[in-house]
Amino acid sequence: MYAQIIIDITHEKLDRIFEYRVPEELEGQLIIGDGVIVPFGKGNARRKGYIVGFADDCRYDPAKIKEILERAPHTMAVEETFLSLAAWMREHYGGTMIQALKTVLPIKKKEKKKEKKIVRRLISEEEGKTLLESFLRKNQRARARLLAALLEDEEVDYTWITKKLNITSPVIRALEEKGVLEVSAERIIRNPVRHKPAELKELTFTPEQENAISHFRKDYESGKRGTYLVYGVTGSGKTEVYMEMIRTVTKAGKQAVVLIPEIALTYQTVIRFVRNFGDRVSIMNSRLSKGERYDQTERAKAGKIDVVIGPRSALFTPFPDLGLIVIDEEHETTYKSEQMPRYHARETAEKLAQLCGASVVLGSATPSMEAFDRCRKGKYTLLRLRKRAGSQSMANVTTVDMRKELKNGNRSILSDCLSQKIKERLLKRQQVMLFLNRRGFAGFLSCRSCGYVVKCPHCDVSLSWHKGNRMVCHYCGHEEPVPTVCPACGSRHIGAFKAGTQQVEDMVKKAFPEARVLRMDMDTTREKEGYEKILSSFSNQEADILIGTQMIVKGHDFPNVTLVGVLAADMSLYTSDYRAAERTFSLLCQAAGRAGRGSEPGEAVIQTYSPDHYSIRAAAKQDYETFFEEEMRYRELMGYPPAEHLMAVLMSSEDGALLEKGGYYLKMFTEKTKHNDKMEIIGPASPPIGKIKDVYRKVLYVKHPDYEVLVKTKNKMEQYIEVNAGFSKIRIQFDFDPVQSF
DNA sequence: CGCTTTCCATAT
DNA sequence: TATGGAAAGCGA
Repeated sequence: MYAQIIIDITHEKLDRIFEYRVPEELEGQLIIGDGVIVPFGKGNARRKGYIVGFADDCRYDPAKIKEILERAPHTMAVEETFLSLAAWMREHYGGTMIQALKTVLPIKKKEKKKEKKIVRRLISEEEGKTLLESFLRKNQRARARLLAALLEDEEVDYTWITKKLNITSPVIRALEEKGVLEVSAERIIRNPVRHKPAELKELTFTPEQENAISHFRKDYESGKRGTYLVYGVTGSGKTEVYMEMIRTVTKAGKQAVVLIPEIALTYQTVIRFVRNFGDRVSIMNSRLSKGERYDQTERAKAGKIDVVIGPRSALFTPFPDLGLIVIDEEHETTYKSEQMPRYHARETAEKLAQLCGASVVLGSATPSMEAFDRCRKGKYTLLRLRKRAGSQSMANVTTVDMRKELKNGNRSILSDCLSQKIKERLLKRQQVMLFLNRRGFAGFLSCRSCGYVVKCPHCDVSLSWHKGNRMVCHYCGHEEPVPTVCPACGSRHIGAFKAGTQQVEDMVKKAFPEARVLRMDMDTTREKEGYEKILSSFSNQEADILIGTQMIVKGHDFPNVTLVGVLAADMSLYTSDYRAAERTFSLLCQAAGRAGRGSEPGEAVIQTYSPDHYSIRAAAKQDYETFFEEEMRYRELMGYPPAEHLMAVLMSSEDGALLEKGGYYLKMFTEKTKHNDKMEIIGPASPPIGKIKDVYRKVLYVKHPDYEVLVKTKNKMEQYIEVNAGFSKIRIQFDFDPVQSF
């Protein structure tokens, strides 16, 4: 019996499986996920590893395989918790144990480059000059070069000396011993949060906030743990409520994790928390270097932090005694991982909370169907905030039927109504946001005579027209020049279709030449800090109109914005996935919520081709519950989550024919092992994008009311795939209750 | 030469 | 990451 063991995930080179023999006395006692001590390396140093699998035979030279020494002593409780969490994730979302461990365990420092060495001159300039002459006389050129550099600048960077001056460390050491210079290591960056807590204003809560806080507090202090949904309109003061709840927990000596969508993790958000919790708050985000992130996890483990704020992955902060997990903007799709294991932060948070006796607080103005459904079923506690905290009222929403505009002879992107209102704001020196739903519909190029669409040769998507006459693929980055004649029929009537943010910008500039226009999309935010730059310049009122996609409507307050225009509101409605209506509703509500966050009342204009669709009607009235009822009926009728559960099996391969066959066999197998007649198997179908980067894709859907049945089906499929060699060239990923269609 | 320091491949 | 062995550096 052999065990597959992963030694450490701290270094890429060790990030692979090592095989060890299982000693007889341990046989049958070990399970996947267990920690064991194994001899490792030349000196057979005792190191800790985790079992990720078992096998009867081995791939490595059996003569060289060593034996497991013992089971690792059950060390820290944190680690135990995260190991069982990883095992749970693997079971529920598929994939390998290594993948699960890698997402859950903190990656240690990859490079210890947090030490920056500096060389400092210790002797006076006079002494230096005489010494320099003596070096030159003795022809000690390396030393002379170094000293000359030090005479120019008292402090010089160590690596600069070795690289640019071509001086080796012994030379430096020699001079150091002579007392000519000093090498000092400057330890840099400890906590990325560098702000003192401001004196706390005496906060007054609205009765609704008060009620939510005390409900939670009463439960918590009496030892009751559970999941709460704070359902509050934009501006109702959810953050203050979270902070009071966190305070309850930290007072009890426990820690809290606050998850927010990465896009909303701004300076302002962090500042609000720092004001309350001082330097016991830490942030995690993708911009932190590995070293910084490592520092943060170490501080968390050592109990030096009470609160950590970050995106999905911050969930895995190794707190010694976690008390609360807050998930803000709970409906956001970024909480679902796009990598294996494709876990959902909400479900994983609940599991983690259960493992360490914590509570979970979800917050949203437009809760996910899942969360609200669970409130209805009594699994979550619903805490409502109906009123905005200040004196602000909700934005006044107008829906414009674009079909009528067209009939009236207006063929522009902007309706007469919206243009009129923009004009008014410009006169009043107020700001406007134009939200273009979805980046995907940037102008593609098509032939007017034969209908040919210019597509990416590697991916099954059309290329987008970009400024500078390039055609760009948004999936793989492929670029090619804009053709002047149709490649298919040779016609010269080939041109860009529809509009993206760039085109809207051009149009708006033409319509309102006096307005200062800013555009925010993938192109303008690509450079580092580009995102913050645009937002801060808009917030400093350096522009009148901000045009952008999704990213401009998420969580930023611009008090001077009194008008929000939604162009093509239904663009996200007719995508082929079952969450389209939910996403549309939530985007429209958020967009409308951006208007009127200051003293002036706000207004929103929604332009649509389907004004009668329930998601658009409900959004115009900002009526979540009506939307929920309607949408839930649809989900129940169709058997979509949360009414039932859906497992997507995404198969991909370079070999299209092989994929076809594999998909067919997998479906046959699933049909045969079908749990009961409640199970429905759909596909294998070609996803909307059938090919990405020359890899073909197929997807098989399995539907069943019981999640656990799907998990069992997944396990059977995994086994089947493992034993059938035909699948070795097909990559298979599982996705439970997908948030994104394939 | 003999000692120390740095480099680098390797781990089941 | 941690380690041992090889290679290079150093003073004489």
